[in-house]
Amino acid sequence: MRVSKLFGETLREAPADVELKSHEALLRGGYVRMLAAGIFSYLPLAHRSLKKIENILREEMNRIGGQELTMPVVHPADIWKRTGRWDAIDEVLLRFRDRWDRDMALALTHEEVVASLAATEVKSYRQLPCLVYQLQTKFRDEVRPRGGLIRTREFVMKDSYSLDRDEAGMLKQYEAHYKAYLRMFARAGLPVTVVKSDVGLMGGSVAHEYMYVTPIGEDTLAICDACGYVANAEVAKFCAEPIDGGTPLPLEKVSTPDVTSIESVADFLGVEKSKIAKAVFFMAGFGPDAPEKLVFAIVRGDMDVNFTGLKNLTKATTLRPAREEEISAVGAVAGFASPVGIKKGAALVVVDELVARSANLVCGANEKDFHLLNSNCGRDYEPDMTAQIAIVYEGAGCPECGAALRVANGVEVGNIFQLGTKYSNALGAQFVDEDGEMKPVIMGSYGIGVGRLLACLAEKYNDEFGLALPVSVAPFEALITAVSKNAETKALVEKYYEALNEAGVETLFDDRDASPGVKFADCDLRGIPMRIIISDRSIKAGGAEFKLRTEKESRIVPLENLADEVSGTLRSMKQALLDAADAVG
RNA sequence: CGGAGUGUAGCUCAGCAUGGCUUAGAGCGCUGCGUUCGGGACGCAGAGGCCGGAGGUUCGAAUCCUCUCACUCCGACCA
Repeated sequence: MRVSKLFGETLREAPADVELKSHEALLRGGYVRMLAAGIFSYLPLAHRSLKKIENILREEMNRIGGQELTMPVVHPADIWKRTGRWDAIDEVLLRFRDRWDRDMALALTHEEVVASLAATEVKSYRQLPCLVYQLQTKFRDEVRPRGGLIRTREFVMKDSYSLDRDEAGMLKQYEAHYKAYLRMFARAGLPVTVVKSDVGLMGGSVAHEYMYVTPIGEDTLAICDACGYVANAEVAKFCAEPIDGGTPLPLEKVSTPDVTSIESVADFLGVEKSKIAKAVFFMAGFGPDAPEKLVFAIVRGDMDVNFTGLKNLTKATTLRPAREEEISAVGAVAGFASPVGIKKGAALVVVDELVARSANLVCGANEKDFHLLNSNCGRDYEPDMTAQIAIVYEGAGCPECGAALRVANGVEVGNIFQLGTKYSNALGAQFVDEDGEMKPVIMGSYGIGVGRLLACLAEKYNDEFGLALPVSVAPFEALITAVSKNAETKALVEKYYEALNEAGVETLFDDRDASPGVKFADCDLRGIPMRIIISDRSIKAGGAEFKLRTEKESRIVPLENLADEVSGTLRSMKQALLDAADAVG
């Protein structure tokens, strides 16, 4: 490919509102352009990188027996209604009506379609196990797209679905994915951490997420460096000692004028934040026909509520922060609220187990400007549920070994779910087993965001000059150009451009009549792993100048060896990534 | 959805508080010619904008008012 013909310009300056290095690097390198919030065009360079990533995913999927297929992006509402997700998923499922006024949706995942396919295609246990996958566009109407390429609304996903006759078979395919994913990320050059995760809108039982650990990540992880325990904060357990408040003392009402925040209560009364029972309010929904219910969550004043954990615990289909009038409707007073004196059944009182085990905590009096001292769970109020609903925090005890947990951020680049029979039951995916009985297909679902993977790579592999992607995913492997006005030298570059192509090296030829500085800068911005310059100076020195994007120094390679040298170096760079893959899976 | 902010040339931005100094500007990029040629060169000439959109106020609006659209950021867990 000649640079003069390449569609997509490099940018001298990045647009002002770009925050992330990955976004800036991809924009400046001429990889992507934004069309609308969270909706991007992928220019030829990005397209090539994405195809390379896709091929890695394809090879690894095929390696574990996957068969590629393509499923539709536009779905009739019916299949989503049958699994209950039409109602369970609110805003992220983009809905519309077709010309016959029928409800339709844009695919945000494909469990429903796979299950309906399985319903017609899988009849006998002889057809199982089975593994299908696709590389295809998803649309998720995110409440708030942000972070450039990290969270987009439209994106390509590698999604695979395992079909099995029993649990053991599904576990085997789950394991296979677990390893295949490690291989994929290793081949792409992205370090990942596997964490236990919430099953979220997929349902099912067990799930893992593949996280690229980075401060810009939107997910929070709890990591134990001592024993290796890692979990998404949404599901992370931890141990902490209850506050020893001594023997229960009588309740005492104290005046706390205008003291509404935990901070100010602690200051005003001169107590630790940990000795205050903090009330947080949510409205929980339980399906389209049931009324929303106020959830009264109580955690220690120095801790926060685990939103996802609370949602799962209460089995709510939706959970949102409550408004002030919804709080006062049950007799609580925002700013001075507690479950003490709240009518039984008016709200769902969920108490964190640490609060339940701690004596004599400060809480609100449900009366403006008053708090209560010495509240005791069980004596002064009766919880509807008691569980760990506080979210993990830096330094909390590891649930496995007790050492202090570390909290870090991560970007979820892949996930694997053990689904079970939720979708097969809803859509009638049954088969006749060896014993002659009809049984539901056991499913698993596995996803990797292709664009997000590229974004994470761009986030990891960039420097002040632009991108520096690994060879396995870089759009081109080498760039060749002349630094000379000498026609003979220029002709030589043409010749060796051809030679590199013939040697199978994906070469970009900067044939522009631009100044060297411009060519160097563009080559760096585009993140081409190898740069080959032929100049009068290099010829005098004995050949072409050869430099890796990741290194400062260049060296001279004799022209007659150029193609061999380049493809040899390339081969060993690629092999290193394959070796890394073999090492992990 | 709540809050804050930004929309002027392909990109980065000035001009807007105090309407008329503008026939709407600068730098970069782009086109042509010439000079240059190892880390975003230089000179000359040129093209390029309904000042996001719609209404309004006014003799006069990029500038003031109203509405609208788009984008960015923060929040959507504070008793």
